[in-house]
Amino acid sequence: MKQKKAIVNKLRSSGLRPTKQRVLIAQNLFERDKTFHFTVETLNKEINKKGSEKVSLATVYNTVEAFTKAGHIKQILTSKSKSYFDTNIKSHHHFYDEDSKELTDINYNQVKLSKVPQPPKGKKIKNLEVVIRLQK
Amino acid sequence: MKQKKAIVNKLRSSGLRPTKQRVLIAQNLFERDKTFHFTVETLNKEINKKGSEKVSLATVYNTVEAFTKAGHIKQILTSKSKSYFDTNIKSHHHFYDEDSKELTDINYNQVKLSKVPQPPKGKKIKNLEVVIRLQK
DNA sequence: CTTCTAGTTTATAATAATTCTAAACTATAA
DNA sequence: TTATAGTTTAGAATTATTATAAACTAGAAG
Ligand SMILES: [Mn+2]
Ligand SMILES: [Mn+2]
Ligand SMILES: [Zn+2]
Ligand SMILES: [Zn+2]
Repeated sequence: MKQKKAIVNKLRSSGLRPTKQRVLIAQNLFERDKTFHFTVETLNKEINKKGSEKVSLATVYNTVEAFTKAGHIKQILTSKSKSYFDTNIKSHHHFYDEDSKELTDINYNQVKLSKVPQPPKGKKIKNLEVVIRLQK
Repeated sequence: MKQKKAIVNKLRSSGLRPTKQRVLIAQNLFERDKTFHFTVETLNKEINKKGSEKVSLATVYNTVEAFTKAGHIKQILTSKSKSYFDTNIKSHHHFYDEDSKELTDINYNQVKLSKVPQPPKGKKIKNLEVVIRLQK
């Protein structure tokens, strides 16, 4: 609501027209205090809550794809059956709670690696992510 | 072929009847030199290669599920669209080649962590896995 | 401001991976 | 040998996702 200008600029600067639907979704995603880990299904439910103007599921898919390509969100691998996305686009690690199936961010500097294998010849390390699985 | 007895015992000891199909699949999976990272699709192709007796796709799915439940293979997360499985059930790490989309094992002791965050209250660390993404 | 058009949204169809169903088959206990 | 619970199978159903194509709209150009 407040930073609508900023949202519109963010979209424009990545070549995305600030349509009603994209602005609505961007506000939901980026005007949060905490990192949001979500699937298209959960995002769609939030966006289409009672009272709000309806946005089609296809548009939610399209927008998530567009935001991912633009680097505003990133895809993460946690579930075998659904794609998950993350509003935290910095390199970081995760706790994955096996009971609740929920992800929590771990700051990059909260993990230190003192030994890492050499990448195979001709290949470079693009990034390194740690997933810590939790149980009760 | 050679260790058919061992395969049969492995199945029996986990409460699985050693049917023709399960033994065939188990031989393909467990009589290998190297770790095998696979999808149901690739496994099904191998199992149903020319000449061999046909096993239905449903059975390949059923068997992979049964072997996973029994702990003979484990599921891993690399692809957003397909389930991947691993014949290496020990805790270990992976290189993931973004170009070829191929996984390679990294021995557990090839990676050393000198700093790991505390798990949240009431939760224990079940395991910790590192994925190193590679690029050219 | 009006017009024009490429970009976007949308309902719906199509696809792909996986799971379900129920009938036929089989390993094995008795 | 028989009985039965477990297993296999073809095909249908389901679920997530992508494709299609017609209607709509942001915003550039006049
Ligand atoms: Mn979710
Ligand atoms: Mn594969
Ligand atoms: Zn995150
Ligand atoms: Zn592996």
